[in-house]
Amino acid sequence: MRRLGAIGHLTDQHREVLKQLPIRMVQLTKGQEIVPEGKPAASCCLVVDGLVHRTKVLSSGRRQIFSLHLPGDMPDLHSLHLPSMDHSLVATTPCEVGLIPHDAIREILRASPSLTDLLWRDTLIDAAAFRAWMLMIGQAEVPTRMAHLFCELFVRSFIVGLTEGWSFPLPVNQVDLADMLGTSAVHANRTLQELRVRNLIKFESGWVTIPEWQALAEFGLFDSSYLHPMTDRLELTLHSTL
Amino acid sequence: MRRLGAIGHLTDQHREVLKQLPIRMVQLTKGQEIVPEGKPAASCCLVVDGLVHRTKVLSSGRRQIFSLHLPGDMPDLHSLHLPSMDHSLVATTPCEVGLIPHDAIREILRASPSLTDLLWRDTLIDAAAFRAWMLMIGQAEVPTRMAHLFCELFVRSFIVGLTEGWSFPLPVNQVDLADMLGTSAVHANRTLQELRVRNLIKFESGWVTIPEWQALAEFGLFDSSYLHPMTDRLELTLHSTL
DNA sequence: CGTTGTGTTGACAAGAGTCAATGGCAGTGG
DNA sequence: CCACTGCCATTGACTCTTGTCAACACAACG
Repeated sequence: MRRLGAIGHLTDQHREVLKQLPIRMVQLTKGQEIVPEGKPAASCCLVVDGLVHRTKVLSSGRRQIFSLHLPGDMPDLHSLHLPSMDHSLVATTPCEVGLIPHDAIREILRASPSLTDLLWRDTLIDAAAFRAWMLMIGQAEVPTRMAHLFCELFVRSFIVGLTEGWSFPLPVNQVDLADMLGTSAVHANRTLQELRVRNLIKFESGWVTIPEWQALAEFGLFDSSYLHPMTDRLELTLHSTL
Repeated sequence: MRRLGAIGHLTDQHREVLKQLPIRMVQLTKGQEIVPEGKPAASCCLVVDGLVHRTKVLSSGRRQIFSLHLPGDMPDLHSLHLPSMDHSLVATTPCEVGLIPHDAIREILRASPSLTDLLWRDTLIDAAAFRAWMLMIGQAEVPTRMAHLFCELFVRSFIVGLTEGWSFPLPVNQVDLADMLGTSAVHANRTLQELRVRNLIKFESGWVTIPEWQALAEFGLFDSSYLHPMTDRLELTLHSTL
């Protein structure tokens, strides 16, 4: 709800309806598949705690991570309208997710067009993030990409209240990081060192710290507008050190 | 309608409603911007004739083309629910598009939940195509990527009835091609030559011909399922030469 | 007949991937 | 308490894909 509230207007009535949704909580270990590629899904997944990512493996063995999902995200909302998954949904860290049956969601959407629009909007923002990643992977060099990724993750963490000052948790190893950026683990490591030397980021024991937002955002060619957040608070925060 | 019919069930009633939509036809010259990045949009664009693409330019001057749209596509359906465009919509070739006011679309969607679901579904397939491109750009080498792109475009052309045998029109220059693939024009040229030598494709005077579908699809690691087409005819065609 | 857009080529540089080895560190079991 | 193991970050050396720059050919067009 916090996430939905952040991207659109959520009425008390909406909150009531959402609270009624049947949800089955599941604990997952790191690396566990939530929904495998190719399978149809009968329920949607809501991330409650931990991280989840969407990924696909090429027959060459190389893997691309399309997106990383924080608590509050619904990474497979699209399964509501597509017959089968074109990628896998995997637990990045040990985590807790809630499974909500498609039928239940369909029912409340039939009753509330405005809620339909809100969820539709959520999937559109999802697609916008894909475009941003694609732009980076296709046209920017690895250091730029990496800076951009950290910027996006900071903003999204901030929106759902997971940041502490200029830090946010990112319990992910360098192999995963490399697969998000479309590069190799070795190169990701070297790039990470470069960003550290330039004093653009700190990344240790699962936490990222951003010493100077403005510098990182510039280096990463980052513009948060594609995330379409409704929080003015965000703008305030991002400019607070200027 | 042909496109919507291809991805989901379209009733006669739906067709009636869609025919009632007010649409303003516009002729565009090559390279003309239909909707610029950053601007809000008040109407959606339906491609009637020619090609249209979505693109974004990095401050470094490098450009990524996110998607290429054939007649029947609605490339900016997402503008219905997002306040501003995170990319530009540009005419790839001289073309004809129809502009449909958001208000009119919103009105018919309010009346028909099933049509809402169908359009939502369309934007989800759009997102699935982004994932497929991202996977290629991030993890596959340029020749593979290019083969994959030609496969996708063949299938999508086929769905809307634009193919002639194993050929389809692609009036696009090598610079555009390079920007779709996230590579340089010079490299795109060399890759094109490589594919030609391997007898995987012909590409001349704006037409692509595929000598052996199976060979190209294998080389391009192509699996059409992400396009979620409903036509069995497609499967038949793709295997007709085996 | 110059101009422009486009495709093609060669030479070179730089970014990025691969392979292999090392070291730290936490957990595990004896 | 200590060996053992697995995971992960780091490094060096080497290769190769890819980008850049520059030049040239060719066709369409005014």
